Amino acid sequence: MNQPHSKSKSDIQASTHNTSDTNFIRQAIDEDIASNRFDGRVHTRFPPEPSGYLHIGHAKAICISFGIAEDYGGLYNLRFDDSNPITEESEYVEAIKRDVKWLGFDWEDREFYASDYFETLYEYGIKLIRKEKAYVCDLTPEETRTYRGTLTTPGKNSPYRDRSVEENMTLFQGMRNGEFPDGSRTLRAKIDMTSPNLNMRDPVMYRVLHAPHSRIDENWCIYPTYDFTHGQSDSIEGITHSLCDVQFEDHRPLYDWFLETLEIYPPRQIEFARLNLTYTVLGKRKLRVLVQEGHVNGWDDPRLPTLAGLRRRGYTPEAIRDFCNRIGVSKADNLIEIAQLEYSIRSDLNLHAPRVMAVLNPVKVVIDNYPEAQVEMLEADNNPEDENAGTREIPFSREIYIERDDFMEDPPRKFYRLAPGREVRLKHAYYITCESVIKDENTGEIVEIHCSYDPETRGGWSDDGRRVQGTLHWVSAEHAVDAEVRLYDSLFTEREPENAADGADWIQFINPNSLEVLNTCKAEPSLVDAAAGSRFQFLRIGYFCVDPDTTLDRLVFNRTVPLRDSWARIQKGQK
RNA sequence: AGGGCGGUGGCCAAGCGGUAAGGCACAGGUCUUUGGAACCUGCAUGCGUAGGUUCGAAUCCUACCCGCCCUGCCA
Repeated sequence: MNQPHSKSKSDIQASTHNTSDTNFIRQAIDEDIASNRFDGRVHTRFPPEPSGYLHIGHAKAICISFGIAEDYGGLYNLRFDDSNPITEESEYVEAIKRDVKWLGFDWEDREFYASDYFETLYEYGIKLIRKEKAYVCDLTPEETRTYRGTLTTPGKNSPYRDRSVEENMTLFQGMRNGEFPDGSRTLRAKIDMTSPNLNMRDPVMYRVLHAPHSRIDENWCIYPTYDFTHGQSDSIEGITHSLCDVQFEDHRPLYDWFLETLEIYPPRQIEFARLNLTYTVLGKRKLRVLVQEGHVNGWDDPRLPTLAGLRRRGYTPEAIRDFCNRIGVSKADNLIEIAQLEYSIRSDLNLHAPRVMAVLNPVKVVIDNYPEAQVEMLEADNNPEDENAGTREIPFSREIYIERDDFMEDPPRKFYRLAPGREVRLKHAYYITCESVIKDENTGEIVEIHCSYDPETRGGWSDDGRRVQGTLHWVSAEHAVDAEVRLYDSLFTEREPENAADGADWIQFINPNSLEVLNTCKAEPSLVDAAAGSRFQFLRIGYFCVDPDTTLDRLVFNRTVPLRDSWARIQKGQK
């Protein structure tokens, strides 16, 4: 199964293809297959802690671990690292499962929990005590820290380090039986307090924690630490390649020590760099702050880089997978530009999103020479990129709305839209020419634009070779449906909010204009029953997705991403 | 400072001793009933720096510089 797969660059459908076939992880796996290290098996896992929602950084990790397993015809597990009952909740377990499924991965029956292994882990603890490789330590947390030493100075042995096997057995049993208060004792590995790798300075394996675990009936009052849980969980599941964040690189010697000392099956751990994205923050703790302090409206706020947020924003799982595959895998620190993500969603939606017309900031246009009561149904193609998308009919009448920005009384050079005396095309309809403008006497605001139309240009075309000044989208005033449109901008004003003010509060860089709500939008009537979650291209504007806040009498759209706008770029350049 | 890991164009990233892939971004252009899309062209005499080995070095060696991670009974 590990044949190279060709990747066509324009066909996003091919995005079920996973990461580039030459990355260093695949090379390592190829070597292991060649040397028959794991009998040719490839078995990976994704091990989230259920203490928050998954974000785009997790998507990268999932695409790497699960995607590679898929490509090699291997297996992959979903395992919840639930070794800390006080920060973990079942709500998160459900959310994580929903998001992984949505991304398009099926772990079948291989759904595991570190808590499944608590009994085994406890036995491992006892085994290490028997081998005189673990001891119960009575040092307080503060003392433990002091004894550990610093980056440059070695630690000191705990005074409890040389307890007898019997005493350790009794004490450890007592810990499990609930005889000691929280924080009073730990079980520690007996390794080397002088190791330059701090993880090897007698790390804590078990702490006393009188807290119920949501998945376990038995009342545990000791819980294994992540370091004592993770590697053995991979071992128990027969994982061949434990792919993880580079931050665990210096934990690898510890995991290997546990595996060797315990004499159990050793997976191979390979580390890669985590994802960083411009103009946002990733990382559970920071996202939790945003949610809990109310800077956004919940974990699925469309401004968040969470998978739930991206989904609500209108991102497709295909686009996210495509993004993850495009950015590659390496060990170098990286900061991916948000434009890269936007590219992936645009190219997916360009191919698949039906085109519709909606006017975000409407201004009325009256076509004076169009028969007053007449309504014509005009045919419009649903997607020029997809010949199977078909057509629909759109009502046209004497009064329509166009985008306020599509008219200028005194247009600058290169303004290729409506202006006094100019003729433009109404997409799918007619050519119209601006004859006059009516303004509000007090404010000077344009309230109505009067135009004439050319009946010979039905469908928006004439055979006389006439060139018009542009093409506008529009919506029939009488037939339009009202809509609310939520426009999103980046959540932060700084490219790197976390590094923008050395050590200072990143929260200050939240973009006060990250959400703009438009309440007077007018959409073509075909959108009345658009289902929540459905995605469209609003012609000439961008891609939009129906928000679940939509009700029978109020349509709500989220802007997923605007269309590339070369006019905006010209304007920006002229400033 | 001790340890670990990194440093290839604005952002990613191939490259594994034979003379710098690709993508995003950007800049031009073609086409166009979306200023969209598509298509074409351009974009590193240079691979953190300095030496060395070699016919030949981003790739090997030496030294140095810079960045990230590690002193939770979090994961």
